[in-house]
Amino acid sequence: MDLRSRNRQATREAIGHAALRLAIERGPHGLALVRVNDIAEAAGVSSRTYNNYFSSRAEAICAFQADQSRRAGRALRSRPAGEPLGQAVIAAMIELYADPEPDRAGLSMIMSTPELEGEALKAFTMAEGPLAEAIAARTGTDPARDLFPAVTAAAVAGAVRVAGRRWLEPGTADSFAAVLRRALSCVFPEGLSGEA
Amino acid sequence: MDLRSRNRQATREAIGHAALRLAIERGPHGLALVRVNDIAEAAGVSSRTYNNYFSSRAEAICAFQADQSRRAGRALRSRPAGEPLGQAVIAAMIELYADPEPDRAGLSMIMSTPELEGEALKAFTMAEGPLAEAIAARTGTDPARDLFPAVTAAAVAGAVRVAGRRWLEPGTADSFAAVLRRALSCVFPEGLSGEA
DNA sequence: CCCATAACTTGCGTGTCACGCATATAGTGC
DNA sequence: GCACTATATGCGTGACACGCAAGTTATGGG
Repeated sequence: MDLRSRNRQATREAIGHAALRLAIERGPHGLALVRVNDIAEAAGVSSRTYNNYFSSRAEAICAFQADQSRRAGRALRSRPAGEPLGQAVIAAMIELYADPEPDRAGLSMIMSTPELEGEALKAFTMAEGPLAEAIAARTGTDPARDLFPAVTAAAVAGAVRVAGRRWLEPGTADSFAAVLRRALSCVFPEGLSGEA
Repeated sequence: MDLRSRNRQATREAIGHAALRLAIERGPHGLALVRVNDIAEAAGVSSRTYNNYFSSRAEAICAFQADQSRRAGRALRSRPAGEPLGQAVIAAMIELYADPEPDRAGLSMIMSTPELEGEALKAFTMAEGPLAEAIAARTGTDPARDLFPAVTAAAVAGAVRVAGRRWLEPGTADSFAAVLRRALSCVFPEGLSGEA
């Protein structure tokens, strides 16, 4: 990969990480106190450069979740071809959210701060496109004619989101993987393979 | 109801309507040209009052869809108690989106303008809470323990959103109700029997 | 190895926006 | 009718997103 591309990705992650870290520090109520300058300074770039990468604080804070969601399609495609759809999706999502185990503070910040709600939804929804394509490829349906892939992808993304919310509730002892499996089981009651 | 409450609701709708109308007029590409002053003036209030009702242009433009989503729970609750969940949900959503038939221009504006994406998702997602409660009440499950109501509500809201996107695609001759039924049938495969 | 070019960073200036505060007005309940 | 509360409006302010132009750093062909 280019040096340029790698640098670009690095600064993007640096800014995103700095934004989320500062947001967590100031707490959900002091979000307005997280100035653009603070983020840029913490990431070691000028505030103008920050705006070259993100067009709002919310976008920067939720960047990590957005990147994560973008990997959902690839995760599903990497499952064995013979596996039934439901099992494949569940395994793929658990795998996706296993390596960087979700950070309670970070997830709580982006999921339960009103000002970030829109951007957080955008971030989770970014999984739908790639997921729908992967589902269509796996079930042999045509996403341009059939609604099944898109609707299922939306249901899966929604289940992930609901699982996150539930996992954040106080008094939840289960691992995120366990909650995720339970949530996705509601979408795939057992082995619902592809159909119209 | 109070005179106050009615006035409040009226100005809220006036502002929202004006915002959406102006956005449609200027087109998706000239959204930045829709100034807050224009919206306020078109609604017959001061720009300061506009900000008492909405805290961003996007919120004002998507207000109608948000209000619509808030009615989803009530729509489901008004279905006969004996009806199977899938049929009840499908009938409720078709009914909800039947009276004020979706406006192609308006829906297209809020669903396919990048700057509005986050707020549009927020608007559609507003249906989930009430829907989950109604589903829990209908299925006798406890939403505090069971994930089924919340996950199903998210799936339904997602299906509605996907149906809207599909319905907006050029060359779609079907009525919105037809697309909606097909989309929701993916969430409730068992309820395919013809009805209402 | 070097240079022309493209990509990226940065500082500055600008128009807009969201909101706090103070004041005037209109609706409500006793 | 009167005190009280909710709402509307004007003004002022701090922050923000972005266009523009200059300086700096990679890239690829000769």
